Amino acid sequence: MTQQPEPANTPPMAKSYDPRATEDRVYHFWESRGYFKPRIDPAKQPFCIIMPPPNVTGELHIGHALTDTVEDILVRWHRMLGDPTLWVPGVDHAGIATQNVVEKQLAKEGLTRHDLGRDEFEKRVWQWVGRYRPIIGNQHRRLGASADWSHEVFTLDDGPQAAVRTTFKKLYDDGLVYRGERMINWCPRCRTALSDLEVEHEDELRSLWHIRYPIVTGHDAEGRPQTGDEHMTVATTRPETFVGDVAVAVNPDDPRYKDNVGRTVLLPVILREIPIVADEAAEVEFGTGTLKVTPGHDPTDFEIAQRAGLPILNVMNLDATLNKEAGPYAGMDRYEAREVILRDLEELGYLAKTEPHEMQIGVCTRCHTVVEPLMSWQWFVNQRALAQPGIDAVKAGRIKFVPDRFERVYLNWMENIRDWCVSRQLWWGHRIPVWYSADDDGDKIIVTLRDPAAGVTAEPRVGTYNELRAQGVTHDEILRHGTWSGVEATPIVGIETPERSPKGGGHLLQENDVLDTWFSSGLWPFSTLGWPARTEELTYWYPTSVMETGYDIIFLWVARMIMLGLYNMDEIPYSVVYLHGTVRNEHGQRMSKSLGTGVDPLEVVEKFGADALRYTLITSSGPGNDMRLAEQRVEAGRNFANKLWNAARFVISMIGNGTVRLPDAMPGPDAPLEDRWIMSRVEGLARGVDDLMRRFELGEAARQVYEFVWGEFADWYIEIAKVRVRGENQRGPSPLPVLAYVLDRCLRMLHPVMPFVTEEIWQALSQKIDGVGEEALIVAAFPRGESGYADAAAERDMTLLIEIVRAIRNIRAEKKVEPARLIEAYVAGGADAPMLEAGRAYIEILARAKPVRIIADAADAPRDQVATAVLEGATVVVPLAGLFDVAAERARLEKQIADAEAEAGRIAEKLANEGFRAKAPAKIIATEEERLAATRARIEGLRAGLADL
RNA sequence: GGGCGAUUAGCUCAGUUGGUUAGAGCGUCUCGCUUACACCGAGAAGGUCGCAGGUUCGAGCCCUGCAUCGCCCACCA
Repeated sequence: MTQQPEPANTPPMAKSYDPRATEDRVYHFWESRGYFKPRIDPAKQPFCIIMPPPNVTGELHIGHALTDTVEDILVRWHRMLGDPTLWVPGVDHAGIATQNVVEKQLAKEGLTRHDLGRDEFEKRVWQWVGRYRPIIGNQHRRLGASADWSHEVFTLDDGPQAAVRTTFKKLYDDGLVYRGERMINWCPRCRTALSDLEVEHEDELRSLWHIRYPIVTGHDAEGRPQTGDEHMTVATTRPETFVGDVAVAVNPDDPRYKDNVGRTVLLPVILREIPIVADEAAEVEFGTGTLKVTPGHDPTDFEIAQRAGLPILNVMNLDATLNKEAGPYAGMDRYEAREVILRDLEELGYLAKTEPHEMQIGVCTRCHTVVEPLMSWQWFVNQRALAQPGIDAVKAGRIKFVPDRFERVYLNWMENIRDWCVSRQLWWGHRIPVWYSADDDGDKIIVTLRDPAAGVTAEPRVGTYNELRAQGVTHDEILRHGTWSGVEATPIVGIETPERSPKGGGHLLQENDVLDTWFSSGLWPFSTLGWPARTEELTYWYPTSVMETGYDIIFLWVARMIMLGLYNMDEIPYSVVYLHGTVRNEHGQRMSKSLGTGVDPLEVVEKFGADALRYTLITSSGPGNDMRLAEQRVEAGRNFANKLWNAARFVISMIGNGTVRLPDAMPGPDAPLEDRWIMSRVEGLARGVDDLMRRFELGEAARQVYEFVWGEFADWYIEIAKVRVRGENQRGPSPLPVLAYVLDRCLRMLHPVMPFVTEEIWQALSQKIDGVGEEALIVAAFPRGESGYADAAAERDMTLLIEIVRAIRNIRAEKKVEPARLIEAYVAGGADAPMLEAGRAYIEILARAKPVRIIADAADAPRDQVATAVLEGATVVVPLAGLFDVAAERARLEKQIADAEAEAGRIAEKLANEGFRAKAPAKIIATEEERLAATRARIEGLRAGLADL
């Protein structure tokens, strides 16, 4: 690199803040100086966040912008607190999701992945990864994420690969991962098994069809079943599965059917005779009270079949067409078969009734195809054993959820957890580290071989490994064009790819399936830090500090990390789980690319700046709550950045070519009121912000700084400082040190939320300040409000001064005094008169009143043609000769009196309440008494004003 | 069928140990180009805090019930 990035936008600063001219430059400044890399100090408590790795499927959406914002705020805050801080960025290969996008891309070329073959297809996906990884990285940077990019990890990097294999082997050796034939969720479009969590439930209005199954009354000589008029009527939402029925079940307590248990019925059309069984699962109330039992395609039915010792019939192919078991319906798609079967049944008189029925159907999260429950050999992870430590850790408070209500959601799921189907029939992902020995188990390995020359539509050859070899197929051809399953074969599980089987055979076939993408995600808190190697890094950073992610993936991800973290590391992965909500668009719709309801975070950044977006995201809702992102709010964030910029521009231009020394102590009692006030306020703010940040109330913290910067510092302190700097009769100290000090504090407190504009300003400001030890705001100390600067009297006095100015302004506006015209005013301040006298010049300038006369007693003020405002602690009298309207003033005062009397009445009532006097804390009672006195004094003052009219 | 969240100004939302007259941004109205900022300044209007009970000296906040909306979990065909 030849040129050093220039951070400072030296004066004169531009008239308005321009994020586009700033952000990239400032980011380069940080990154090139290595501020994102932690400085490890064994003596210090580290802070570490592992970033939830976005999917490589595409570009970042607004949800990622929220993740980045929250995490970057925490990270920058801790870095400024001096904690060694590491934020690990990463990217997720996102198995099924990425495979789908690449397949879609292939489809545009008229290709399927089978046309390419596994190796070629994987190459295509890697090309995709190569394209999107850098884009994603740059998007994080645009948002200001101060992650350690030298540490970026991809889930398919060697480290995480080793972690996956090591974990799988450990689980296998411990008997916690097993292969079994179970009922799983099958997506016929993705052609893979799914976990329960990858199935969404959608409402659908379907029909409940009542089908008559004739009861078998006897058998003829050849053993053929005979039927009469008797029948059992079953109700179903999936008539196409009737071909897979193996029984009819009724509730054992259902008097209607009691006597039929033990008899048989004859399935129409396919004429299979099946028994009537009794099972609790059949609800008397539902439908006809008679349940058709289809154990191959329904989890409940499967259990009934298990209990009754019934066979399990699989009637469907993996593409959701009916198989040969379906007789005349074989080969039809499940929905086509439904139509045909219903028609047949109706024609044959077996369809008794059709009624509308609302139900929930399971669809694939990825493609929204209706999933098919079916029996299949898959790999499962036993969850109960893993879950218990995860439950204990949370119950013991070693892991805390923010907001804590999610703790119950987590526990409820963990306590009812079921085994996790982890194998996926995909090509993109971590291939399961299991091999089968063709030398040892050649008869047990069923191979499906595709002839690449014949095209994908051609029927594949199927046979055992040994059979195909006997037909002259080579091992290499099987490896390249075949898929296989070895449900009877002995698995060889390894971390390293084995060369030979334990018996010495060299013909090994690795399991075709890959692992659920969340398997590797579950290892993320330690696989990113080097595990399974026991690196120094791992020891230092693990357990990490905070896991920040969306509440929608508590089960998919958070729970798995906790379980696998405890399992592998024997320690929790993090002590805090901070969960954010879903970002919706301004109409409350979920953001979705396909629906076109999304908001591109980079477009927002382009238009308003990253700081504006970050401020908006963090203040638009509380922790754990969903938010609607409205452009108007981002605009407000942009305006705030500009406000800050201009306040800084003023301070810096006032300092001019010189420099200032910051005050190193609270101003003494002789210092100007406003100095004592603002110093006290900014320290109070820092204490509040520190407290809020510790409680993860990041949005509230940001909001408070906003209020302070705009409503106190800019509106009042700077305005007064102008008077001091420019006024002719200035005598006291220069306000510049205080201006610089307060601005500096604000920049520090705001930096985690709005890093760009604050750094840009701070670089310019710090040049104007003597003895700044810090080189960049990103590594400057965050205020904790520990200076002890506090001046309650100054805060009270200044509040009064502000109220007086407001009262005069109010009168001016109400009486429509021309803006340019100065008016005279009397301020009766009693004991505060000397203090007000000191502030007289400010009142004059800020209220455009001249002369302002500070008097002790309101009685000394003019009474003719005056507007009166009675405040707590002062009375303002404004002579309005020429503008005066007696009736209007009377109305004004009467309304104020009425309001004040109502209030006094309320307080008096409260104080008269014996219960209140007896039970309320003395402090509260005293406050109320003071209020009552003050309100009564106001009323008196107002009445006096009224009397004078 | 369980569970959770939301319901506060026209709109979008804050309001964390129950305690002054419930706040902000945007929008609205009236003024204003006052040399930091019109991405601004000054002033103002606007809320029975979803409904009904209860606890309490005191409830937007705690309890109970209900309503509407949203979400999560769940094998009733």
